[in-house]
Amino acid sequence: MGAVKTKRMPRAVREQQMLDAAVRTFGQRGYMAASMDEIAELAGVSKPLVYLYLNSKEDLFTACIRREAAALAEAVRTGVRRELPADRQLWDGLQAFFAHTAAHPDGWSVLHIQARTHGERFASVVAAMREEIVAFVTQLIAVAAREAHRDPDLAEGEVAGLAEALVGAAESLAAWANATPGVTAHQAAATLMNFAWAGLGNLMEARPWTPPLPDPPGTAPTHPRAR
Amino acid sequence: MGAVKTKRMPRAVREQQMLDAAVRTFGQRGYMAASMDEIAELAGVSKPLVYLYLNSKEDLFTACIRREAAALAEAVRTGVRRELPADRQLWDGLQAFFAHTAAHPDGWSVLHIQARTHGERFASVVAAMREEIVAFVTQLIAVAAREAHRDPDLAEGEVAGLAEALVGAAESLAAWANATPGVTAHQAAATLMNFAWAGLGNLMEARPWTPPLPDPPGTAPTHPRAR
Amino acid sequence: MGAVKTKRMPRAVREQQMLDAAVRTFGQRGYMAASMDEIAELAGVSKPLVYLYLNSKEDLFTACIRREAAALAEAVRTGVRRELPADRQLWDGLQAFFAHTAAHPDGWSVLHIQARTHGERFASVVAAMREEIVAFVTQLIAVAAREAHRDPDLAEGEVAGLAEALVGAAESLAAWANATPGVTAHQAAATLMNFAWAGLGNLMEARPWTPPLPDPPGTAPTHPRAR
Amino acid sequence: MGAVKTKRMPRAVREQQMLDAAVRTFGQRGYMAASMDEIAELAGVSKPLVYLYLNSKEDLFTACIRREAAALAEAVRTGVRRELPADRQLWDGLQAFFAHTAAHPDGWSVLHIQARTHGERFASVVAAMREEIVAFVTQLIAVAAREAHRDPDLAEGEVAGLAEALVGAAESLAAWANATPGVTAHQAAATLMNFAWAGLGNLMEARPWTPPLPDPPGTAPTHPRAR
DNA sequence: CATGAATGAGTTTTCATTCAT
DNA sequence: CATGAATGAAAACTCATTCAT
Repeated sequence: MGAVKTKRMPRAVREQQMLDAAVRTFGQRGYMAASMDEIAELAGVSKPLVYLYLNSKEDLFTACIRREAAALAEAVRTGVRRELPADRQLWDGLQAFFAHTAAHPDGWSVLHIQARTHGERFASVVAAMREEIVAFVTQLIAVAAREAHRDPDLAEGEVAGLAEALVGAAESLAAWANATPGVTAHQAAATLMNFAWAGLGNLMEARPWTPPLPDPPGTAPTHPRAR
Repeated sequence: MGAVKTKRMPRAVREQQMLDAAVRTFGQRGYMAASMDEIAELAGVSKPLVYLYLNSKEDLFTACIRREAAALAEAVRTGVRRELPADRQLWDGLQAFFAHTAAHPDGWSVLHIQARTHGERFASVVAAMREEIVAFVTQLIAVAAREAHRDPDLAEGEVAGLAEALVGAAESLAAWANATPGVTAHQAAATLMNFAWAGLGNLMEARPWTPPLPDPPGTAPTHPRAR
Repeated sequence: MGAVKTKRMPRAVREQQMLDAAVRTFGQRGYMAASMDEIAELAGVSKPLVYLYLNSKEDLFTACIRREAAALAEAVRTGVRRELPADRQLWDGLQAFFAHTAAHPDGWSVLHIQARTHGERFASVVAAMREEIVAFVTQLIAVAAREAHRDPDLAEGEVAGLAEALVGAAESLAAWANATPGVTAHQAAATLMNFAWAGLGNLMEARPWTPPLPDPPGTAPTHPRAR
Repeated sequence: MGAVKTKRMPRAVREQQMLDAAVRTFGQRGYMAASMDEIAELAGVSKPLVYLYLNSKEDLFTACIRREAAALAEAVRTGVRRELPADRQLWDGLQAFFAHTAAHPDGWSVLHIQARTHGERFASVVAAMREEIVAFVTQLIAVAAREAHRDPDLAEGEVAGLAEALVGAAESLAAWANATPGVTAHQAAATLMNFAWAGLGNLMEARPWTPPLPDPPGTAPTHPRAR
């Protein structure tokens, strides 16, 4: 079931195999329950080699977190184009986020659950990435507020709280979507967008937020909630 | 550091002390990293007594989850009066929720993180409590929609998704509020209420949802956002 | 399942209940695996009472051995009348032995297996009883040899070896009879008597040893192997 | 006191050392009382290595039983030559049996006492070997009966009972011989042979079974008790 | 480079045994 | 007398980690 046992691979490749195995094991078993034995076997290498390349369980875990955090941040960054309007950026970002977490559930588990529950040492790495995303969302909200030129004095702390809530909701939904069969990344993003942008008040008055046309213009728009 | 070493307590009392110590340890260290040794010491008793009363680490953990889940559900239930309007109920419930999780951060960690990541056996206990809360919120949203008599055909599944998102956001915010110094339960509840009820769209047009006046009995129920 | 919980029994009775429970538990679980908890519960008393009356697990076990050894020796002694001919005495003794071990399998297990495998301290108690039986058999053989006045110089050591072998065979057969459904004490005794007294050589020449008429003369003889 | 502490041995060798230590410890202390710590120390290795190679106490014990049973069966098998007359085969087999059990008292204790008193899982392994020996003896008796062409209708079940008794007596004598200083394997075998073959009845008439002359090759098979 | 061999330190769990009431 | 409350000591088992080859 592990990687095919091929001899003499370049170090970089071997390391990636190890990280793959580690992310999978940490994601499924949890940090404490994951054993170096299992990781080494899944990676198709001997345990001393894992130690030679990655020093210790802690370091290995840190490396996993770093790699997965970078990958997720990159995925979101790539999904967004800064020249588009704020709500469109948010929509694109959410889609990218849900798509990535759905595609890498073990990585997401490592970031969202494991890293946060085993000491500051690990949590801080994720916190950095999260900060980046929260800052991005914060700024989006601020821009949108300015564009709407109605309430330019929306308090800064309040915006931060909203961004935090939005990101938190997204994180929560990601776990929920991963655990609920039949929920796609698109649906998760639509639900949250509706929820966040329009607000329940508007929803109840039949004024939902409508997702913009998808990327390649000309494609039929996939309306999450067509009326 | 642990509880004062008092000898010969009745069983019920000792059991509570043990659960206190266990919740604290599980909450801070995580299920796997928490050792029975540490729990026993923190409880001020010997390990065999812990086993005599609570059988095994698994059973001890289950007992913690059950107790904390019951306490949280009870706190929310007590905070809400079913005769008030829907948004007021939601507001009260959120306040109770954030107040309780803030007052019992380790208990919250046990429920929110630990119980969900160590097997169905534990997760199901929390899931039951969560179900109760989601059902409550679902019904609140449905009632609110009916009261607004604008969109009575808001699909049932969609309401469930919204309730799920709202509860998820609340759960996330609780962790965030616990981890961020200076954020009170009141603030957390206000942020989420704004976010959820008014929607970011309204917020940006300076039409936020306003919290109702606090409790003075005899006051006619404050309908927060009359239109 | 344990004894009925009656309060205030005289000490002697309580002690017998405890020994009953202990013999049963030691016999079925083995000395090490038997727990004082289980014994106390089976006896229907609290653990401290067991300690009050019987001091320790070792002492309790010793008491069991003593009681069971005495009972077995007494049963055999009672079954034999010294005025009868040697082979009749042996036959009666064997029947008594097999009947008793079949009726008290746990006691027999305690004597035969448990006592011999947990230190000289215990083994010696059984050894004493065994010695008594071996001496009895030794003397029987010597008497029989003299009665047959053919080989009065049968070496003493040789007689001892034969007695030892006979007793050993009996012990072995007792375990076998207990474990084999459908084998009665009578059958076991007959098999051994045949084997020992007549010898395989005679058996093969159709000259088996024939059991004497049973005790109350006039009763139809139960011939184990009627021809 | 344990094996000389030599480092870095091939696995097969270390495993045998461990089994040696385990047989000794199990044989002397009993299964339950033997601790893995003691076994590891006696083997001159650390406990984890014992677990790495032999998985668990149960598995270790099973491995001991298997090894000792195979060795004993092999010893008896090797000691007997099937072309010789029946009583000679029995005599040779008994000698081999007593010699082996005397040379490996702990192994014999493991097979005879420990394995039979700690669950079917273990007993069945010994039972298989015992079956083999009982079958061998059963067949020897049947052959002898046929050779004596006097009582060809010796019932099959009866023969089985006799074989059982003979093997049981041998087992008992082995324990006795081990525990009694100055009793050699030869003597034990002679005692049993006398007992079993000639029968006490014959003995008392001064017609004992005589052991055949020892091995000198070329000698015509010594028919011990020509009539 | 790569690995089979090896372990110190810790885990959960159990048990015989004793007080204080 | 009788018992609920309590524990020291040790058991089986696991794991991250390191040599020697």
